[in-house]
Amino acid sequence: MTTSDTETDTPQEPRDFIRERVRSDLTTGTMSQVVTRFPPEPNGYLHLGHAKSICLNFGVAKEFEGRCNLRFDDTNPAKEEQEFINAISEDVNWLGFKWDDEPKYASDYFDTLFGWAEQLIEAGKAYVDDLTADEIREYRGSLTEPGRESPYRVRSVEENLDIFRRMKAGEFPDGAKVLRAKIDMASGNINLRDPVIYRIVHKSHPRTGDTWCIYPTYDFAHGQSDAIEGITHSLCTLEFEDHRPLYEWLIENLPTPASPKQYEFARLNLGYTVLSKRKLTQLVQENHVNGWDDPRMPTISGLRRRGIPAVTIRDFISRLGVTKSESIVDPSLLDHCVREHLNKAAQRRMGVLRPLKVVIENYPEDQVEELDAVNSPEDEAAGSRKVSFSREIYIERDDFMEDAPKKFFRLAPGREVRLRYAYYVTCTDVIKDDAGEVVELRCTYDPETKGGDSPDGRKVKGTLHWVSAKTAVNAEIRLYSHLFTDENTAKLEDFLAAINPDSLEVLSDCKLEASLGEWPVGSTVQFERMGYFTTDLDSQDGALVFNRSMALRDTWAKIQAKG
RNA sequence: UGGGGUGUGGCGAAGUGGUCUAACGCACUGGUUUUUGGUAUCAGCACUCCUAGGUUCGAAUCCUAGCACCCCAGCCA
Repeated sequence: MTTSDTETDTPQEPRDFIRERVRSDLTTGTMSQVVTRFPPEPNGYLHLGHAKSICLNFGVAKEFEGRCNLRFDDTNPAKEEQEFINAISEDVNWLGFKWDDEPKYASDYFDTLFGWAEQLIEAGKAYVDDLTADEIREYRGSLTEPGRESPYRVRSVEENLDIFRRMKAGEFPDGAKVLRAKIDMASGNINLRDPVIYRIVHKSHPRTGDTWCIYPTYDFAHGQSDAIEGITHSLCTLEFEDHRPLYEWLIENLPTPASPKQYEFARLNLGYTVLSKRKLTQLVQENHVNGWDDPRMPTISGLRRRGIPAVTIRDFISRLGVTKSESIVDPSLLDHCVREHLNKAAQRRMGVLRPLKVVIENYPEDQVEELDAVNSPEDEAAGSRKVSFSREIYIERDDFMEDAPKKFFRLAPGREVRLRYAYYVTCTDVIKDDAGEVVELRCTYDPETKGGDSPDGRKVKGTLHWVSAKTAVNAEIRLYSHLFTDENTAKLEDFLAAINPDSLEVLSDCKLEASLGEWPVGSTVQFERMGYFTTDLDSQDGALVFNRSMALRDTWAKIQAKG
């Protein structure tokens, strides 16, 4: 069961260089209001890297009482789809952010952009180039050598205007011509070597259909869209630093209604996963995972399906900070945020993932008791429930060891443990199959210890969760772990080779206490001692499916690992 | 041999010349509590801030020179 999201973003002081800048712009009166935007390209699903940008852009706007637009950067119909537009909108919403008015689209400004391109031509600052893509690359020079000017660079304004309009009219095939800004072929910054600003793409656009066959490039659309929307602080990732001079050149040379400024911050990298749209797309298309919302994916939809609450994602992002230094964040920080929240928010139940049958020999055959169990030690208001106890129960296989070391506080031959909320039991016999596999335990219980306390004050070290065989409901439980075996997937030559073969484990014969039989889809519960689990959308009446959202910290596993 | 960035503990990240023998969080280690080996709680964890010089009474913070790493040669964003 989940509680409502608690708002964590209260107005804060400094925090990072961007907020510092915004605050100073506001206090010096450089601008009266902050306006930001989150500008995804609709060519894939949103992931945690985007969450960082979303929290930054929407967060800054909210903290400084400004606005933030959701704007789709839909300038390349070859890659973009309506499905992604819908998914992105849903994810931003789910993360808890509201944009101003309707979502915006770069394609809303195609007419304006075209007019500005014409004006650039008229000013002699843009020209149509007939060079092929290969030739343009050749002419561009290299990182260390200047480029050469295209022979078409000297075309007259009239000719340029005429051809550009005919490009728009559809007279030329893809790639035949491009419009380039006339800047400086010798610049050390390659983005300034006459960048292409319009290209011919005969492709239907998800929003504008077939009305256009030429499309502005990112550089010619992004900053201009910012200006049209009155964006004050255009926040993007580090790889666009080189584009800032071009961003500024275009703003200066175009009659834009405003002069937004671009600021760059380091993108988020997370250990043991990939946060690159290209790689995530590949995982989906090549079926290495089961879709964009596979719970192993670092996508917003994947995390949602796994049962990670939106608040915890916001909390996680807020702890990261915003800087210009590249880093790889340890996923255990996200784990911590999730546990911290769920510990307070999730009710407790008992569920046995790998059942081992236990028969309590001195417990009457037909007796059934309804025992009181607390729903949440963290929230008294959550109340209590009854759990059914009987002669035959299931316990976790890992809670029994035949040759148990001293440090093992659970069940072993001759040892006594507490069954949570029930009785003390002592293991008297171990039953094995022909293969020597333990298939059943025999125990005796102490009737004096009902509820889990011993009147004679004798202590037991271990407390086990259990489920009555008579009333147990069956469920499938899916366990997830890191999608990759390497922390730094960016360094890998072949990232697919590092996919963790054990990232998904499906347990099909789990036994849950009866109260879980009608658990609502998408709700999260803690199975005591095991972790937090959320019903998957595959779950149906009589065929429950739970995702393990997050395991509990496991000190015993650590002790074991140490040997 | 070009241009743009970044370098503070295992991972993030404060720090903007003295209060730095360097915050905070995660991770890790040890103790206490405990009917979840969960939670909570206490304690420990960088004589040092990429390196080397220099300026200064005083530097992680200023200067100089190196070194390392990242990004850029899509008609992708």
